[in-house]
Parts: sequence; C-alpha cells; structure tokens
Amino acid sequence: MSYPFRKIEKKWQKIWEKKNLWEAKDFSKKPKIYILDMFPYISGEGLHVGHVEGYTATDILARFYRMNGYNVLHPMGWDAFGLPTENFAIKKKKNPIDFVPKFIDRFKKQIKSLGFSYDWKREISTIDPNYYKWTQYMFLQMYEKGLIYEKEAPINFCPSCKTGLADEEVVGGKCERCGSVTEIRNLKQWHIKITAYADRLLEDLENLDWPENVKEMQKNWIGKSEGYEIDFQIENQDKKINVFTTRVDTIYGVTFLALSIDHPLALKITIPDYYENIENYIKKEILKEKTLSNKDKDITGVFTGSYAIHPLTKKKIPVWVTNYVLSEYGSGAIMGVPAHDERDYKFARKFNLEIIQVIKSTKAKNVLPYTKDGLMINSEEFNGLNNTDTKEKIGEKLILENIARKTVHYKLRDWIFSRQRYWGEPIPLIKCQNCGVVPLKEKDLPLKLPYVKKYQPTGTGESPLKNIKNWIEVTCPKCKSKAERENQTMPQWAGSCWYYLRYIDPKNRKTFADYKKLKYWLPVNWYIGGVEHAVLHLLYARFWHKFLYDIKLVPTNEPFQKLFNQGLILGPDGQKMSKSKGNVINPDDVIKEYGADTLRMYEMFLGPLEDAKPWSMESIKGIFRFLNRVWFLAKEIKKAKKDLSQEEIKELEKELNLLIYEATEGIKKLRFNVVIAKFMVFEDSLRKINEEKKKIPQEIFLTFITLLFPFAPHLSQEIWSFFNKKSFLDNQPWPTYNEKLLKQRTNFFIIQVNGKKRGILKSDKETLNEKEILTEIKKLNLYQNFIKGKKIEKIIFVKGKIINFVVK
RNA sequence: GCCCGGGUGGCGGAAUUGGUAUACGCGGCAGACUUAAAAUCUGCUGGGGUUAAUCCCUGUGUGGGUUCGAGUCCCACCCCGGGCACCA
Repeated sequence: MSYPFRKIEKKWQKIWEKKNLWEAKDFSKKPKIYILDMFPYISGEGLHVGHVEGYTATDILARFYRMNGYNVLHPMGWDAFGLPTENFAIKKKKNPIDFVPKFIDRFKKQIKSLGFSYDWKREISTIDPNYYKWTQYMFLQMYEKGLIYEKEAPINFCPSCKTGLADEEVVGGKCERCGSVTEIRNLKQWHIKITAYADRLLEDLENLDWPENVKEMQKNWIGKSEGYEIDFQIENQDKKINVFTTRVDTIYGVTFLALSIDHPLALKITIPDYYENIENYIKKEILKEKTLSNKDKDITGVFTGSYAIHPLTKKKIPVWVTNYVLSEYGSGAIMGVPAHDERDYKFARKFNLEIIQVIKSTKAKNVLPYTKDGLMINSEEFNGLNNTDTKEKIGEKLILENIARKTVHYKLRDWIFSRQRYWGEPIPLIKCQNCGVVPLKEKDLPLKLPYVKKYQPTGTGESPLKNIKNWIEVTCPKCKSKAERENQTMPQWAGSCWYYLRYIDPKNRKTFADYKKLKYWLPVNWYIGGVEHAVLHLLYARFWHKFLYDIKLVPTNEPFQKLFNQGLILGPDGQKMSKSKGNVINPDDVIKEYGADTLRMYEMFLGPLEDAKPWSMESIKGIFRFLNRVWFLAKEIKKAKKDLSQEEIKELEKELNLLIYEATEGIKKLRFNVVIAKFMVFEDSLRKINEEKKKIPQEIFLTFITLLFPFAPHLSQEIWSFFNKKSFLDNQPWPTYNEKLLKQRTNFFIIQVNGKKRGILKSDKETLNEKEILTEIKKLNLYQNFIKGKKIEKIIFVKGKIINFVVK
C-alpha cells in the first residue's frame, strides 16, 4: 500500500489556492529576492518534463528563501505570440485567439498540479492587449530615439513559414522553428539597431554571474574584432581597395588581395581581357551562394588582371575575386597573407601565389602556415621585434601616412524585427503618402490585432493583415489623408524581452511598471531556464533592458544578475525527447502514477541540475519508496512509546545538525541531488531507531519534515498537520544549525603506511603524540604486517584525520 | 579547425576541494512475509586472489610527473558532449 498522494496533493492544492501564501509584497522591509523562470511558450503539447525540472528548482529556492525570511517574488506567465502557434492554427483552420486561452488554462492547471508556489496575482500573458500595449509602447520609444529603421536588405527567409527571420533564428542554415532550409531574399524590413549596443552588451557580460559558456556564446555572437582599414592603391587606376585586418603586423607578408564576389569594385578594376571571365565567375558563384551551404563549397577564385601597390614595399600585388571572402564582414576585401593564415595559405597554394614569411617563432614548428606569434622577419625596419609590439607601430606609421585607419568590426547585425505573419504584436506605425512613416500616439495603444478568419501567410513580403481593409486603411493622424497601417508584425521574441518587468507591476494602467517598484525588485536575482536561449532571448532582453535604462525607465543596467541553465532531460533511450522518436515522458502520466512530490523530487535527484540526464522509469521508484517510508514513519513515530536515552538524543541531534547544514548549503548551490541523498541517509537512521520501538522526539522528526518541505511540499505539509500543527510550513522558519557542533571531529584516525590505507585507529582524543600512536599501533595486526622490522622514516599526522607511516 | 564542458561500478551519480574512492538511488543476487505473485522489508553487490580475516593485489579514459599521500594538482595524448565555424 502506498501513501495516499492523490488525496493529499489535491487537498493542499485546494487550500493553498485560497490562502494566498505566496504573495510578494512591494516595498516590504524584508530582504527581497526575485526568482524567475523562463515562462513557457504556449503550445498544444502542454507542459513537458523539462519545464518541470526548471520550475521545481525555482520552487525549491522560492520556498527556501521565504522560510529564511525573504520577500520572494516568484511569478509565472505565458509567452504565446509567434510562428509555432500560428502554424499550428493554420493546420487546424482556427484563429489562435480561439484556442490559445484554452492552452494557457491547461498549462496553468498542470503547473498547479505540481504545487509550485507562484504568486498568481501577477500572472501575465504576452497576447493580452493590456500587455502588448507596452510592447508596442517600448517599440515606439525606440522609434523615437532613432533605433528603428526600415531597410530593404537581403535577409533570411523561411519558405515554409513564409517570413523573414533574424540571423539568430537561423541555425545551421535552417529555420530555427520548422527546420526548413532558409533562403536569402531581398525584403523591406524593420530593423532595430542592436549594434549600437554591441560594446555594452559585450563589456557588461563580465559582471554577470552567468555560466561561462553562455557568456562565451554571446561574446562570439557579438564577435568584436579590432583592427585596421588599409587602402591599397590600384596600379594605373584611380581606385583604392580598402581591406580590413586585425593583423597589421603581417602586412609585409601580403602577396595578394582578395575581393568578395559582390564587392562593388570587383568588376570596375578588372582589366578588359579578364572581364568576361570575372563576370561569368561572379554569376556562377552568386548562384552557388544561394543553393550551397558554406561547408559544401570549395575555395575558388579568379584573377582580375589588376595589381595593387603595396603601401610600404611598393611591390605589385595581384588582385583576385574569390568566394572565401565574405561581403558582409569588414569591407568585403582582405589582404592575403598566405604564410600566416590558413585560408590565405590554401588559396595561395591552389593558385600558386607567392608566400612570404614575416613572423618566426622559436617555439612552434616551422611549417606552413606558420605561427601567428614570434619575432618579425622580412619586415624592413621592424625586423627582430616581437609581432605584438609591431602591431601598434606599423599601425601608427600607416595612419601617419594616411593609408590606414583604426576600426572595429562586429559580427552582430541589426535585429530584423518584422515578420510577414498574422500572429504577433502589430507594429504601431502608419505609412502616409504625404508624411511618410507616422508613429501612433501612446493614447492610441494598444493597437489590437484584428480577429479574422483568413490569415494564411502570403509569401509576397506582405503580411496577411494587408488584406484586412477595415483595419489596414486609416486616415493619417498628421494630414488626415488616406494612409495605411504597417501590416507586418513583431517577432516572437518581442514580448519576452521585458515580461519580467511586468510581473513587478502587472496591473498598472499608466505605465508598464512603476519605477519605484522596479527599483525595489530589480535585478532578477535568479533566472533559471534552458540554454537554448543563450543568444536569442537573453541577448535581445539584455539589449531591450539597456535601452529602457538609457531612457530612465528602469533602474538597472542589466536585467538578470544570476543565470542558471538546467540540463536537458533526455528520453529513457538517452536521446533528446521528441514525438517522432516516441520517447516523450508526459508529466501528467507520472503524476497520476506516483504523484507530484515524487515527480518533483525525482527530477531533482536525477543528477546535477545543469547536466543532461536520461529519464528512467525504474529509478523513479526509488524516490517514491522514500516518500512512502517517510509517510509510514510519521505514523509510527506518533504511536511509539519508549523514549530515547539522553545520549541517543544527543547523537541524533548531532546528525540532524549536520543535515540542516548540508541542506542549507546544498540548496543555495542548487545541489539538490546531493541534498536528497542526505535526506535518505537521515531517514534511514530514524527508521532504524524507530524499529527498536523507541520514540524519536517529535521536534527532531518535524525539523526533518521542514527541510523536506521545499522538495515535497504536499507530503511534508500533510505530515506537519498530522502532528496537530495548524500552521503552514511556508510560514515556518528554516531550521538553523550550530557551527560548533559541525566541527566536532570523528573519533577515529585512518592509518596509512606509505600512503596506503591499512586500518583504523579508534581514539576519543583529538590529538595523539608519537609515543601514544606507536603504543596503540603495536596492538594492531597491521603493525606486524607492514611496520615491524622496517625503519620508520617519518610519521605524518593530520589532526583528527589520518596517520601516515613512511617506512623503508 | 577554434572555444567551452566532461570521461569514476551493469546504469544515474557522490567524494568536505590533496587525506577511508564508489555516498544515495536504480538494477542484480540471496533471505523474510505470502498458498503464490506483486508490494514491502533485511543483507550482499568494482575486478581478481587466497591460508577465509580486523586478509592481500588491483582499480577513477591513456602515458608520464609532483607529493608522505592524487579521482582531485602539472605535462602530453585519446575519446565523448555542447557551441561557433570561411568573421580576415
């Protein structure tokens, strides 16, 4: 017979619903802590075990900090605009607005069935007009500050979703959402100047308490490189090729210039004899660009017939057009230094171009392509210098001669912000033939998304909203003539850029959140969620926040002080869970069979929170057994008669003291798997004592239950009430431990001979002198076996731990 | 190729940061309860050896090193996971 988890869980969920125990209080004098989950993206699938993992972790933290006297803000909400929902809706031939609220209800029910302690008064949803009013408002603020512009540009286009995508949404040449191979198309798109924040986004990473790999990924994405723009004069022509390099120190090694296939000067500098050849080559390569991914392409190139003049040596350098130079990075042209760059080396090899070594290392092997660091050679007056020192010197010289300029380049592009789709926040702009783009006034917000039956993507670069006449056609607010609304919508990421701010003041009608309240609650102290948002959501949100900070609407420079990525929960087969593989575990099924407390605790027990770990249908039983044992032990303890002796109580209290310490420190460090293991050990000793029909003091057992509460709240609360406790464990103070008691040494020493364990010496003394040790040791067998007859050279004695005999 | 992680029993994973390697859980084996099974509980469970007990050898990806002592520190290498990938 297992414990009645169904009854217990239902009972407490009902009571908790009414009691409002988890309300965060604005401006409370208690220390505040903001514990945030990445809110779920609403889908028809409902909650998955990955959500449960992160949400359980934050729930443990939230309950722990409440019990420690903190004013805890722990909210939940829904992210519901975006492509996946729209694609699903089209398939089902329904408008998302007709079913998304039902999906939200389902998520909410599931989350409540896990007993998570959210402050539901602060619930938000990105598709609520009262919410997206402020998303639109913030967009207009950016517009006003000149951060938003419309530009026709070659962009990533998903032919299946029929919309443009941001660079961040294209993974390995495929649509991040549907997996189709994306194309490049020229479309007029709204952009946000996230690049204006590139430096700050990069620099401020340093002060964040984030996982190193996420910081690294953002760093790579921003991709800052500092270097020089250098002009190369074309021989006999009045043209200059401008190249970007981070390695001016290798300038004496330049043996060719290489232009990207769509470099504006590529055809202009080509001499007549080579013209046709170059023209054909460029056409062919542009075609390849569209169809092949970078991996499949070989390095190719064609000589233009022109030569550039080396700015320092005045030597003639051939100019080539090649597919390995990116047009969108730097100036779309490079100086080829085959001796010290792998790609340039490959190119030079293929086309038999000259290779000049300019750096020599004393350490590295002298093979091509040569080392990147060492002493300069073949570099006129710079010979013999260290190449890093030379960088500045050559740079200065070139700048003085007006040949070069210092520049910085970023990989980060401006954020393509418009989607040619229906299910998103409408962009609050009007296009008037007379006045151009006219932004809406704040009083006209929210600009609501109209309800329509047909909203299939058009694929023409216009959104389906274009065809909704009574919505799209308006009079210009400025000149009152006929005008049109912008028909494109915002990307899925818009709403999630600032949702954590709305939780702070969700009902405010005057502004998105009161500044004083923001000042009280920000920054978010703990942010837990999956690593898949490392460069999408987390970069966008940081940028958005920094913008709001600049216009003095938020008080902090960064939104999330501490980030933690939970690891994936894999299917029982060790593979990523997916419907197609049929290895998906549904949390509802698990709750039905074992209860929410078991599910919560099992996911925490699986392994370190940050690791990917496979689900096991077998090992969940271990947690279930444990909770059952706790339940039946509680009943036993109530009945048992015989008392423990003073000594036994002291021993047990010492053990409990250690457990409090381990639980407290373990929770703070999110080492839940270890904490649970310690619970099991403690429960085991309680049960063994109880089996001798001795009475375990109630305080000791109930302290244990208090520690267990954040992990298994339903069971713990039920047991608590079972001992005639009318109070809620939520309001119970977290047990404290006695430091002095922790430091008491064990009463044995490990005896080693030459570092190998040979036995244990029991002694109540904390320290023993050499004589005492020897007298004691001689009584033991190990003395006969390992020490007798040998010369003791040294005795290493670590107080209270080990004694090591070094013998020969 | 570059940048992060990481390699510990049959499996998921512990190890107070240099001091008893394998805590805890699963699985397996044996036993108790039962007519029986399930459930539950108890004991054993890295490999090998033997004179069979307070026993020995061996063992944390591989090879070397530092140390009285290394899963932990240093050097070289191999493998796995993740991220980026013509970024000049």
